[in-house]
Amino acid sequence: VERAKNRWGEGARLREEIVAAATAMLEETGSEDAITLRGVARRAGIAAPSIYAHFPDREAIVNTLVAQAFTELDGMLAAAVEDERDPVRRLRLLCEAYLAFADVAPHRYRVAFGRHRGTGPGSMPAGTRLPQLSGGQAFGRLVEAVAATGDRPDPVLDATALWVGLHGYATLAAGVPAFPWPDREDMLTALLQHTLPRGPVST
Amino acid sequence: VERAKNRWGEGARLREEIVAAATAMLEETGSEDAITLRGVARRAGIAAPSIYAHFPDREAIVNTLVAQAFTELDGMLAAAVEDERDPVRRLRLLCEAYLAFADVAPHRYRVAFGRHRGTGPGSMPAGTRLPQLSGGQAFGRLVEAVAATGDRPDPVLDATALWVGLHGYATLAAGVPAFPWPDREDMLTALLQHTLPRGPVST
DNA sequence: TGTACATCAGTGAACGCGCGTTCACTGATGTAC
DNA sequence: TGTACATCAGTGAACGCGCGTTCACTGATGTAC
Repeated sequence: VERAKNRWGEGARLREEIVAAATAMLEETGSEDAITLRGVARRAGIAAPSIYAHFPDREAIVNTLVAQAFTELDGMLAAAVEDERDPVRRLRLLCEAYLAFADVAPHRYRVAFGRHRGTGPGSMPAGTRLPQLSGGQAFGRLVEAVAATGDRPDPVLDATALWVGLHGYATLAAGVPAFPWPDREDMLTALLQHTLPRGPVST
Repeated sequence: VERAKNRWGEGARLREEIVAAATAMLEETGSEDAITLRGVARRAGIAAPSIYAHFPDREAIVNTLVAQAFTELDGMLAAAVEDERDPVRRLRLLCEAYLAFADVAPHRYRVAFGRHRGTGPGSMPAGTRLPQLSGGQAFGRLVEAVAATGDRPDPVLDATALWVGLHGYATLAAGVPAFPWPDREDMLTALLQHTLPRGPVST
């Protein structure tokens, strides 16, 4: 647990190290409450009070961690579809990237989407524009991808239905591995069912 | 915070009061970690050590609370469909009851389904039979209801897709109320889309 | 009917622990003159 | 070039708190004889 002091003007570097330590602790323990200020300090190799130069309190660390998770997710979604032009395949790639993020960082995913931001103080007002919501960017990508697959009466509704399905699968599969989950591909196909262009079905 | 001692032979009554106190605390605070042994004792109007006559440790209280939540959910599902014979309407009533439970007891719902029971000690082995899983009974009802709506190649897959959709919607709607959620009826219709008998669609 | 004893349903005080946060500080690196 | 001072990047000790758990106990209610 040795660590050299940062040079002059590089004090801000510790900020990143603090968030990284908090992220590592979350991903290893699986519990948001395991992110204690003292624990993060220990992990980062610094004294506990040193954190206060960078964050006003414990909560601010977690907030930063969550914001970073959303940014990372959005980046992964963007990267996943940048080389694909076919709308149907783009949509599927997007879904796969979404699930991949939840797979690689299950606890960050859960904490990011699972924190209750009810109607109390610090919560968004009811009329908040989507892009400003946490994860709003990622959802916007989903809506666009869904809309691109064909003429739909309500692409936002379809995207929402797809999103809740992806989210439910991601969280439940991580939390209840003993459940006899279908193949990921079959699951995705089933979730995308109602977003596919429908036509006559024989029977 | 006055409370009379239980009569002889009625000591077990305190057990229920403890679980009820824990449930109330969870539902009021929204945090699983707010269920502290001392807090539960205060709420129940007893001294902290009195709990040890009924539970070996703090965790056992939460386990009991979760088991109770699953039983309650299953009961609500059963009650919701008992007077309906039409398979399609039965399925929809089941979904509505499921969402109603998550609505009435959002935190109990989240804790019940959200606790990570990974592959560590105390977790179910991979081959566990469904009914033994927490919530397995409720899921079984869903599978039956889906299967009853028509001939399907894989009703379990369809039920799973529906379940993850319901779960995702229930948890996200509770956690992110600022999102522009569609009408619950529209949402449900969208989630049930791929379980409805498909036929030719005009376009 | 009395009385000694057993059981039941709890209590009060204490333990050690990790937590978030405050406080006054320290030593290295830069800047003014 | 020296030197006084400012700033930066942290530290060590201490605070009060609530926690889970253990311990020896108490008083009321029942049972044996």
